[in-house]
Amino acid sequence: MFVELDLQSETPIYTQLADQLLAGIASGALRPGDPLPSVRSLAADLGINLHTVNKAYQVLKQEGFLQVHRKRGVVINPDGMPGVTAAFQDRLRHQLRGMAAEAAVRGMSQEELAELCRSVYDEIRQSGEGGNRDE
Amino acid sequence: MFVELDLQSETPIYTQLADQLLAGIASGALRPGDPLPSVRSLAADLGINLHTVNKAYQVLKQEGFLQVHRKRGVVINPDGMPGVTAAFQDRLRHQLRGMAAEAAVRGMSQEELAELCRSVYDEIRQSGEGGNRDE
DNA sequence: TTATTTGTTATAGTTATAATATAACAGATG
DNA sequence: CATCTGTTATATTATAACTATAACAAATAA
Repeated sequence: MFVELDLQSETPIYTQLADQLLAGIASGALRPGDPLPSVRSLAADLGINLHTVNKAYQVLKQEGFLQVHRKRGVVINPDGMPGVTAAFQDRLRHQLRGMAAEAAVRGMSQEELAELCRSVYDEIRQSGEGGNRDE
Repeated sequence: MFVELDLQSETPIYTQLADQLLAGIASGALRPGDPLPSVRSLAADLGINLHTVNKAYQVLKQEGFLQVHRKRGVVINPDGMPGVTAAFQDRLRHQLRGMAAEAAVRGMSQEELAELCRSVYDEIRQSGEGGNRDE
């Protein structure tokens, strides 16, 4: 597993986990249909409680990134990922607003911010370039 | 005051307040040297506790956006705003990483995200276009 | 059948943060 | 002197995050 948690961070563990699973999907390391570890095994692997893993799974399931079958366990949604919903766009704009405000105040130009955005986007896709299967 | 709080929001009140003051600076509604209301009067105005206002002021003071004089009270830092520090860039990259990951998974292209970034940046500067002085 | 693993639910306890309510202090203002 | 300023201290309530057990129903494998 490529998950690394910072137990000292202010951001909740379940959020870190959900974010990293999402990053795994974005990079191509995880693809639709891929199975995820059971809540118990992943919890043991990471040294955290099973409910914390379950909460991360629930968040991703709620948004449509995961499916939970009584048979197959937890898998990346085989029907594909959810699209750019209005709710997501609202969330995105709201978060960007705060960041853009501070960036502007600190003297970062519009294009510098946009370029940083592009750079980060690239890094994400780059991190899973080979399109590895298994593991 | 242009501050509007959502007491039902999950984001802390003091964070909302700090964010909106920052947005006020970004828009030009607040400029270096401008005075801010006292913690007590702003708290009464917003219907919240003085400690909540104080915490917002402390956060902004800590980052160098505000100065507190025993005489003049709280003012927007007259020596100008802090620049793009390494710490700020790290924070920015970290937050952008999460947003970019979900955006990518949902099928938003690199340029769509960058364009949204530019759009939000514009809205911020636009909201205080006239360069109003006083109130 | 039995045994195990799965996600899920329930309950309880701890810790930390957010927000409030008072109160008091020292420095500056009128 | 009285008032207003930021600041500090203490206490309380509410909520979120995390953990610890325990149990259940459905599926799998012996």
